[in-house]
Amino acid sequence: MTIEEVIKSTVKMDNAKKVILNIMYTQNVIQDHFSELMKPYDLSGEQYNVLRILRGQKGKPANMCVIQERMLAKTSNTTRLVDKLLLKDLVTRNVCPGNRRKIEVLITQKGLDILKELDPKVDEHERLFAENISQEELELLNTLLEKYRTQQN
Amino acid sequence: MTIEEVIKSTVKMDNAKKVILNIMYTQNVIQDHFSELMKPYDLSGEQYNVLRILRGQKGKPANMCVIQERMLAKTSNTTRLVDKLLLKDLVTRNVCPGNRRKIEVLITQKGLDILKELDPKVDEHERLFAENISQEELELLNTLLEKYRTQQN
DNA sequence: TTTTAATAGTTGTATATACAAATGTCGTGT
DNA sequence: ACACGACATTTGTATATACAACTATTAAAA
Repeated sequence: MTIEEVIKSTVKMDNAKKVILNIMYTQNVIQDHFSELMKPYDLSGEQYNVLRILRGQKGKPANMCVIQERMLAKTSNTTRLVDKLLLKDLVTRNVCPGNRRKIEVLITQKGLDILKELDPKVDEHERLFAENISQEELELLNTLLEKYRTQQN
Repeated sequence: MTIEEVIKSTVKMDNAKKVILNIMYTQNVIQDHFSELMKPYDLSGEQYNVLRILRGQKGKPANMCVIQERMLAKTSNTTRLVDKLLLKDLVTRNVCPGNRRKIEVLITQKGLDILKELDPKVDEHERLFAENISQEELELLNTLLEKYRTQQN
């Protein structure tokens, strides 16, 4: 389905506009699918993302600003995201002894267990979209998106 | 900047995962930039989108479900979006005489004027991202994204 | 004609996000 | 030691979004 068909556009759009709409729409489709995946686990996409970042720390605690800078949507409110995870016992939160301004966030065993359970489903989610397209095309897509993001000024 | 650099990933990711993250992140960058553009006009991206759809109707009124189906994020609440636009006198809203379940939404002159003022800025926004990349690559990007979305089942 | 089902839109409520202001802590210079 | 700016995080508030329940209207069936 082309992007024109998706938004039932009647007028002809130039490539630059189509690419923007295509990226926005594709992200939407991916996100909807991912949310469905997370629903049974009562996790939002962002909450999953935080857990994933914490696991990536391999036991080393992460403070809030480290979490923040590794997230895709730089804007969201890390404190309250971690609050939610804390309520579900998926993370711990402690004041950093060395620097009391900082907070040390760690994933719990329960958090690791949930991630482990989710891993194959997330892989499957990623594979599902990539199914119809070759490895070379995937690489090309990555290259093009990165080039696209690189603005001249 | 590659997607690995963006999220400061240490581990190697496969292409399928990279593409997903790349699309999510690119959409974020685009959206942030677009929101900045709209801010002086006190419009959200979605509100702009509704106005654009209404202009596309060329004087023909659109009912709620028509607006809904032409929007990228199918999930949002059209009633309240139109409420916001109504408060700013950018649209009118009337019960459809032929079928009183339906609502006819029309863009006002004021709405058209704002869109007209925004047109060059939106074009510029679209061009900005496309600046670094050739027409052929843009077309390829569109093709690949559409192929990517097409899942096997 | 009454009942039932389908359609179109609205509203309630809970949750999420955005952004600015506030709080607490640390490092540096005087 | 004290003042001051920088840093890390939290909180307040307004707005947005998600989803289900609800209302009103129309179309179809009995």
